[in-house]
Amino acid sequence: MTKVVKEESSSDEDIPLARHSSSSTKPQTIKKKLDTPVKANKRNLSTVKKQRTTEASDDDDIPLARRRSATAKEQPIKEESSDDDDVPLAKRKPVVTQTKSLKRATPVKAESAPTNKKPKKEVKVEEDVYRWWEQEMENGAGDNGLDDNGIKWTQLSHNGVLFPPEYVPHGIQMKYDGKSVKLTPEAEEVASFFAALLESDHGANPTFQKNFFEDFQKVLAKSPKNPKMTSFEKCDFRPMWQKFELDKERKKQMTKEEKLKIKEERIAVEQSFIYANVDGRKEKIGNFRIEPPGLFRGRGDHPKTGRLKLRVYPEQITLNLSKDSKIPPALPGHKWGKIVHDQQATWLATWKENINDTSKYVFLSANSSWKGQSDMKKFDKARELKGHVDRIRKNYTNDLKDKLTETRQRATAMYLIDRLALRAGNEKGDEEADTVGCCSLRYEHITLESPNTVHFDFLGKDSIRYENSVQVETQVFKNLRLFQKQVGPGNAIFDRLTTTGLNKHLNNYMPGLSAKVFRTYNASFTCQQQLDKLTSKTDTIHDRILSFNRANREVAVLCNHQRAASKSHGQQMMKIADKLRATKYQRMKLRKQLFALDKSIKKRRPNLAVDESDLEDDWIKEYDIQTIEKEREKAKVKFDKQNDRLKSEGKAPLPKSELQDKLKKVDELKAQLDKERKTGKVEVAATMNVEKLLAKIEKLDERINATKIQATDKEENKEISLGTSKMNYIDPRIIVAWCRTYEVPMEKVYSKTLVEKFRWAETIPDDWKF
DNA sequence: AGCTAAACTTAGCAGTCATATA
DNA sequence: TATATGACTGCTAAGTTTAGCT
Repeated sequence: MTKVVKEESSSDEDIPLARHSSSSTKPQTIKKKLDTPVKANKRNLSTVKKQRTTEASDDDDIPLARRRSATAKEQPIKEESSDDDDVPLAKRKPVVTQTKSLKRATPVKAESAPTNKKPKKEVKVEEDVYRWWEQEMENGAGDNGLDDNGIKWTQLSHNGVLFPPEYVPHGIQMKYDGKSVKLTPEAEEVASFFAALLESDHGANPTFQKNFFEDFQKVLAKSPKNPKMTSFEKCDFRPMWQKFELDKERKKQMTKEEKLKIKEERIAVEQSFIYANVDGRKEKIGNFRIEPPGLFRGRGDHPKTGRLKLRVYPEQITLNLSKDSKIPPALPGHKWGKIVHDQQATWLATWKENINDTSKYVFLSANSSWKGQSDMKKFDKARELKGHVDRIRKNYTNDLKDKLTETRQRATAMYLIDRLALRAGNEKGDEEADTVGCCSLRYEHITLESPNTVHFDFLGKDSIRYENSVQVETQVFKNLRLFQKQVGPGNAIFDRLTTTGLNKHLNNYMPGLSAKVFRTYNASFTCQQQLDKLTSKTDTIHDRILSFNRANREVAVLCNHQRAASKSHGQQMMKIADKLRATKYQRMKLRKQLFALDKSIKKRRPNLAVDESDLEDDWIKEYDIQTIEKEREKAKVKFDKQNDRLKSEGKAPLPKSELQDKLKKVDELKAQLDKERKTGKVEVAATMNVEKLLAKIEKLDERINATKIQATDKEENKEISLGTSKMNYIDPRIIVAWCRTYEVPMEKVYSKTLVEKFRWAETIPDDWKF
């Protein structure tokens, strides 16, 4: 272990993070990411990741102490302001405030009908929003019958669920053993499911193929009209696949009107399913569409991937409604399985899927009051942990040395969950993909390197690979070594620990505390701390947003939220670099003109005397050549175009000499560029003066800066997914407060749906801190 | 105490939409 | 004007937690 000094280390150590090495530091430069994850591809591919190198050592020696001081520091600050945020929802008096915010984005343009330009934004009447967070809490204690007993509603009505249309056979035949075969509609549908995935990863996955084919054979056997198929290899789904490709193509070719019509029809069908009525309020439903039949697309190495997911009928569905509401119609000729009136539940409909026999639910959407309230509760709970975390850390640090193995395992796991933001890690069955979290880590998932480095390498949720090397406390290292030895290869490291047991223990510290709260807490804490550290009021708006993305990224790295880098990433980076050089080149020319006009300015404005970086002669030459080529091309194209037009108007074409003249001009330009390169001087246009040049240079500086930022951001982001942490882990109040402090519009950091989802967070005072 | 299942949150992928670019 | 890309959304799989049962 190397001890490496890091500038500003002390301010850094508060970070509870596993991997804060990746980004940060220099703004506006493309950082060489030597210490950044390098991944060939998303999952299961070998990756080289070196993390948490250096500065860790320092902080590992006394991590808790440091963190404690961090929390202690911040705590008092907010206690006051948060006052009302801490009041449990249960204590709030429900008041329906229907605020109608009429959003007129753009005035509708005069109805000049078939202009191809579509209206910029339709006038959107925002629905009545139940602003549950605007209630006053004059009720002292939990005297509000409705809340604390788990009752979620008194009145609930909705129109049920929307079923996918029945299958319409297309008649395109697949081949078996080289011959076209006729299938019953049911079999054709299943064959089509596979055909559609022919060129995807699923289609090439042997497990997927095997599971599909087994289920397909069963469907075939249901009717004697179907041929018998015994070998998947003899199946040729290509004709169907081709048909679907053609369909896609046709769909693309549809005119705007046709597309619009389809969209309108869809909306008309959805209409009655969009909202539920909850205690007199209109609330949006999230997923009222019943999942269509298809092939189960399990992630990673799922043993059941490819199995046939059956069509769902009303008979399998249970609806949750209040007794007084009318029961919506089921499909014609069908009946609902069951109607219940479960006031403790927030689901509107439920059914069992046939693959894993698990329940599916229809819930309200993310911006509904139920989801919003539970989201707020979640973040308040995470915030509450701040007040307990010191004690918890102290205790588990002590427990690391407990003589009871069970206790030591629990303490060690808590350390990992706290330090690395690992998931709890429930046990999984044979019928599921082999993935793990903290409690289910097995022998082979960690490698120990003396004196205290732990290398993690395992597949977590969604079979996303977690690869990380961390320096841990000596006692943690010792424990892990011992546990590993005790359990042996293939076995769970924490063999005496279950998630239930862990959570029970956690609950003793604080009601409602469970393993996942640590993830939320650490994510939000990190975000707050990084934002404070990275943003400055002197930054431009671009810089501020970059800082925001950095903070966001830090959290995403901590939580291991990944995405596949786009295939063209490298190319795109090169393109940006080129654009940057072109701008710099322009700037250089302006500077030269400036000096020609005013020699003294070099002295007065020494920063203007500095040459542009990485502008090499070879590059300039090449760039000039390309410029000339483009100009020639442009001249020709323009000439041809003009002639075409003249011809169609029955007029005489332009004389060839016209083109010659133009090309001559380009030649002159070439000569000028050549000369400029040779002499290093740039001719000054007659209309130019010092002021104009300075203004132009300033413009270019801005552009250069913006491009640099763009490049940095892109590079740092290429395989990290920011969305998941933004949506689920970062307390939106942190972001709201930051946006206000730094005068950044919320829309710059939240998409429209997220703005709506987190509306409740907008009521905080400006100085709110997590 | 351990197991199962219900209920709800979290997650990446895959389409769709919007916008920049050629 | 068409195409390519990236952003955003919808979808649904895959987690966590807790309650209830044996």
